[in-house]
Amino acid sequence: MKNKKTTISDIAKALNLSPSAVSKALNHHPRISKATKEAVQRMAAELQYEPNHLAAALRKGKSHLIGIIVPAIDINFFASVVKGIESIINQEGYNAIITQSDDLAEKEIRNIDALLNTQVDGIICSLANTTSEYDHLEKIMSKEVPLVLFDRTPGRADISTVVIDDYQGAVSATEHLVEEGCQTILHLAGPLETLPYRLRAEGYQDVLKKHNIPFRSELIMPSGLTQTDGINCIKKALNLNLAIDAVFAASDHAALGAMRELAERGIKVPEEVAVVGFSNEGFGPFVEPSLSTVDQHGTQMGEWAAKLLLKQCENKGKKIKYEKVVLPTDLIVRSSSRRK
Amino acid sequence: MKNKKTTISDIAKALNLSPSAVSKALNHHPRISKATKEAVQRMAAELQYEPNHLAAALRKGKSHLIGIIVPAIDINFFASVVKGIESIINQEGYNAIITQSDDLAEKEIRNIDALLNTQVDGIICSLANTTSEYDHLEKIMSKEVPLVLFDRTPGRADISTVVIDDYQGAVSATEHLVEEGCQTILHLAGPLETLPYRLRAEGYQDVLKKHNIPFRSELIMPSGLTQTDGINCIKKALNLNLAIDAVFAASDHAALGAMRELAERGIKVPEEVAVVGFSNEGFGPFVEPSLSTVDQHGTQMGEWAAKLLLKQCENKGKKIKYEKVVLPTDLIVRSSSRRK
DNA sequence: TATTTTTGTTCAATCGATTGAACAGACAGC
DNA sequence: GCTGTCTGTTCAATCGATTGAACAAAAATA
Repeated sequence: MKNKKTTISDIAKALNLSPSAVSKALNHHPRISKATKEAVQRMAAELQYEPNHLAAALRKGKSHLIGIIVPAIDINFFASVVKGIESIINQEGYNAIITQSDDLAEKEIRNIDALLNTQVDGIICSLANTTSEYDHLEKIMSKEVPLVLFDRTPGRADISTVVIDDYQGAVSATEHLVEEGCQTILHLAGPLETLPYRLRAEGYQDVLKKHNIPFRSELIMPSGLTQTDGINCIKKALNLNLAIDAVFAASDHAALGAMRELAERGIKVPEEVAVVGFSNEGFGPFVEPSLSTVDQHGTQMGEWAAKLLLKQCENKGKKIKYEKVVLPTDLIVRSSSRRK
Repeated sequence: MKNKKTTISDIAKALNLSPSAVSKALNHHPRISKATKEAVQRMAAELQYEPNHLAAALRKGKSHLIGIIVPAIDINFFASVVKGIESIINQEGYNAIITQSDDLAEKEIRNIDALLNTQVDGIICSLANTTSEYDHLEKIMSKEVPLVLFDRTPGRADISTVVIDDYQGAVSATEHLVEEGCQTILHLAGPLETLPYRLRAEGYQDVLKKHNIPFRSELIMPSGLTQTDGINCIKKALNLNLAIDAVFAASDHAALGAMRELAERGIKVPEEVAVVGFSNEGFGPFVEPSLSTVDQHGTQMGEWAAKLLLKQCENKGKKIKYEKVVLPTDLIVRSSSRRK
């Protein structure tokens, strides 16, 4: 009458079978008779048997656990990605172990070790922005543990990645502003040494070129893209008398700062200056006027990352094929840029 | 020259020791000589040994995995709670397996089974709001797996829980409005059959009583607390000529709806009507005027939940002591209610 | 020197499930 | 009746680490 958990051998004993027969019955092994299978099922239910995944994982070398590393789970974008990942892997019977790097390379490394030791079947990761060396990624790969990176990725060919099409996102945003009749568009850019921000700036420039709008370098202002940065850039633009009629910011926070400063000066958005941001942060619909932006499809990104990873997991042993998925962005037009 | 992972016996073989000696050396067993310990460490490093937590977990009956169930990870509050939980359990060498119930009792049950089968050492859960039966919780408890509930809890004494002090939160919000000179405060309440909303309504009423402000039942409007509900309630209040000079909403979304509708009618916030919400949603600082609200301290709640859980984990075997933690709320005064 | 204690290590069982090989019985074909 | 194929089941090893008991050698005590 022990309170211990029921094991496979308890069922075996109760039915006068061998543990292996029970295991096979439970796993629908073809060589087990229907009668035995049914008896086992019944007895399992009766004894309230619950499989011990750990034991199976140890034996099979497959834990059905996926490790996830994000900079911070309470950033909406990453939470959406996690949601997407979960929805896919759950369907296939996997569970997610989530860890946070707090944007610290050092913690990222620790987390990877922890995940590896827990014998996860694969790892999905968005790099900390302090990460500059990739030894820890090499480690994952050398152990032949499937790896997929998303959003923040180093530019290398031997890792599967999922990113958004920053260039295209910038193109649609800028096109939209031009269509709304804007000609002097200020671009609040991110640090241009970082690929995504460079791509966004390029998209912006190419649209101007396409529409024969002369390019003026003073209209691209790189910054850290915080709300304060947005405010300062607008101040600068107004002081320089740039006569802008639109702002395309590479982040919603900078866009918001811009809107605040414009309002401060009594400049009407979108009538006098139209504004478009980037990332579709949660506050977009709530600000006044609601903020037009470029959506990054976090959930979808997570789903793709999970799919790529599971594909690698299933082809365990075979040579890994690296895939790059570039997701289209979505322009969300709200009040801050709608003039018509 | 196999690419296989190094195990404890590989180290043993290389040093002409037994696997058990190696295991003990690695675990700082007192009976192992210093010399051996050092040799083992060195060889472990050289062979790039990485422990297999699964194997240890199986043997020791302790996985160092904590299961978390939240309705949805992409709701900011739950993400913060998860962050808090992680910060505590990571310190103690645990990792978190996160699952989402999507607010479906059925999925909650499935997730619990999955977590139990994965042999988690404990479970932290916020119930789905469709959950009305508690058999699945009983199951966890009958297996003597530590369990802590937070935020959404059934009212029972035999489970440890962490919740916020809804009553106190409502009291501070209402007190604040009275201090700002408001006398006719509309309360946008949640469904009053749900405990937290009832407590908030009580806090509101008690403050009025304390200040000898006559209570008028038409000033309490229960709803689903969405933004639309907020809009509708204000419409109703204005149609009834209630002459309100403040709104205390039991959710930020409803508060936002209220502000929108007031703006629509040309009523100034906070000058004519002051507004306070509840929950401190992410958009609060970004709306115009920024929204005063009651903070629920998600991270802190997660930290407490984790602490309670770990305490139970450590006292494994002993009788579980159930604890209830009620966290204080924090009034955040922003522009929507500041008149002075 | 004999005896006890301490120290360092090995032995063997164990956690719970899985899996290929082995085996016995039923049945079919010739 | 002999050989061969199927079926249904058991055997035994295995995944990798842990742990109490056992044991030999060294050190301490008498």
